[in-house]
Amino acid sequence: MATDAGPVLDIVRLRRSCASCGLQQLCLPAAIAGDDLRRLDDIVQSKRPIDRAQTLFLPGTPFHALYVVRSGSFKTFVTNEQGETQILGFHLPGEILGLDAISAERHQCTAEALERATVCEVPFSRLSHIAQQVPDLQRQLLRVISREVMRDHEHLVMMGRRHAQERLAIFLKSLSERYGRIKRDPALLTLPMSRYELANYLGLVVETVSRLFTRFQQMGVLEVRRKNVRILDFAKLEALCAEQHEGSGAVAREA
Amino acid sequence: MATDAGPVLDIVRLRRSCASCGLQQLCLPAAIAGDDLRRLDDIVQSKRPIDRAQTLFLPGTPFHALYVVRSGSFKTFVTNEQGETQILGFHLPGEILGLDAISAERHQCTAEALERATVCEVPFSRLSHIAQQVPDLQRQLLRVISREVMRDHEHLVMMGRRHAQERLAIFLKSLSERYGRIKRDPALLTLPMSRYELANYLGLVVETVSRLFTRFQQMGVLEVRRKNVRILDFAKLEALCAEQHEGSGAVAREA
DNA sequence: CGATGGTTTGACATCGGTCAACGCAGGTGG
DNA sequence: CCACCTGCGTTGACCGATGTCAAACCATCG
Repeated sequence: MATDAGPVLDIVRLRRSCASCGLQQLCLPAAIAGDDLRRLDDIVQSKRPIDRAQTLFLPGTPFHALYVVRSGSFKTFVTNEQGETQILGFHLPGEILGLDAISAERHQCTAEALERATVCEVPFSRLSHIAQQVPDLQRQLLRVISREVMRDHEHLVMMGRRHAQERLAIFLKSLSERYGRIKRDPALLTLPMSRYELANYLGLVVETVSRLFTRFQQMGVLEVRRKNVRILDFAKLEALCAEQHEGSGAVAREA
Repeated sequence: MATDAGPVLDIVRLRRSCASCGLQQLCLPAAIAGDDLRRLDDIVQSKRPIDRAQTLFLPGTPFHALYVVRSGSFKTFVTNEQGETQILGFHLPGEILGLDAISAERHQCTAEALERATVCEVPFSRLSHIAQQVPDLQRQLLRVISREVMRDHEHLVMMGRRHAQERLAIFLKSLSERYGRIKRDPALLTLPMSRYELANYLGLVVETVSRLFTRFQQMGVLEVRRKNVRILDFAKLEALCAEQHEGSGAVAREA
């Protein structure tokens, strides 16, 4: 279980050792080992639990560290002048926050805990210092950012789909896959975000999302009880990801 | 002028010297100088012109180099099983292609020239080799990818806006800014992409985009003649980027 | 000159957004 | 322990923006 987060006691236990962390393969230490791993380990600090609705960083905050989700979950979002927000992502254990801050050396978005969560803090200057001496870490760092780009591209593809139904289906499918990766039952989703947040992420309104959940339930694809969603029929879900459409999809030129 | 691309003759001239390239500040060499610049320069190959509709890479192509647009422009897009595509970006001179391939060591999307274009090819293994010895280049490389993440986030924010009008306005505004950065008149846009491609990028259909152009014209914001768009009123355009709305924008919880 | 493909325009249909009301769950205080 | 309150979630009725379909226009190219 990734969401162990007991009382304050285990801060000490949380700290120490990427080596023993279940998320290792997904995280920066992947592909490095032994002595190098210890050096990375040394700079990683773990912070005390972040409560629901608390933020890890805000736009404009000077960038000095990357954060890896250890337990719990986060959302990242930007807010414009009119106070409208766009949620950029939901982040599960093993995922890295703050990558978009490297360029400007300031955070570009807000990261907020959706539930009580813990993170590892990786001071960036020290990280890149070590990366310079450990080529594997260097490559892994680039890989991790590149993966972030891939993630955003998937989000983009989803937003491009004009039918709400497909968007939600794609989201659920992809969330299920992510659950699999962190060794949780891919059929049993516990959505850490509110319907509002989910709707915003998908570029829809709450009511639409709500109606879709009921519809999916009626179709026998899901069993929904508030935040608890069980996927009953993966094949149907898969099918829902790619219904109807030809509108803006196929670009005219190529037949 | 960024789009010089004369006859085959100047391939040789195109080659050689990041030092003398007008795009330097936007590109990998930014922040490195002197001898280090020459080392980077040495590995950069420039390829012969790419014709309109020709591809630079396809999904699955083994990744061995990044490409920097020197002149002309590209689109990148992904295509799913049903042949529907989603355009991920349009790329002007100075922008870097292939960053999403680092993670899987295979390209994830297609890069296709929208008009005759030239690129610099930067072999990735050699680049990271040099980056290991030149910390500034190392940091610049990370910065460049991080900037790509920022770019995608902007695209995402735009796709999240539910009104077509805002999407197009935001696109035009941002394109204008990019023109400014490469020293072209920010009021005089020459859209290298078709209406279909633009619509796809924005998550809309052609007809909607077409109608919007006419509407913007009637409002006195633009003067449109096919691919040539002149921005007549920046203030109005700016205003159009943020009309109406509160729906999915403001997340309920925070008042 | 006609063919081709991109672009525009119009008429119409519909998905999903808006507004409004209600239900349900969890938290707080009596 | 219950009653109320608050905020999230669901449902329904309605309407409008935008997608769909169809046709005409226009530029480019052979």
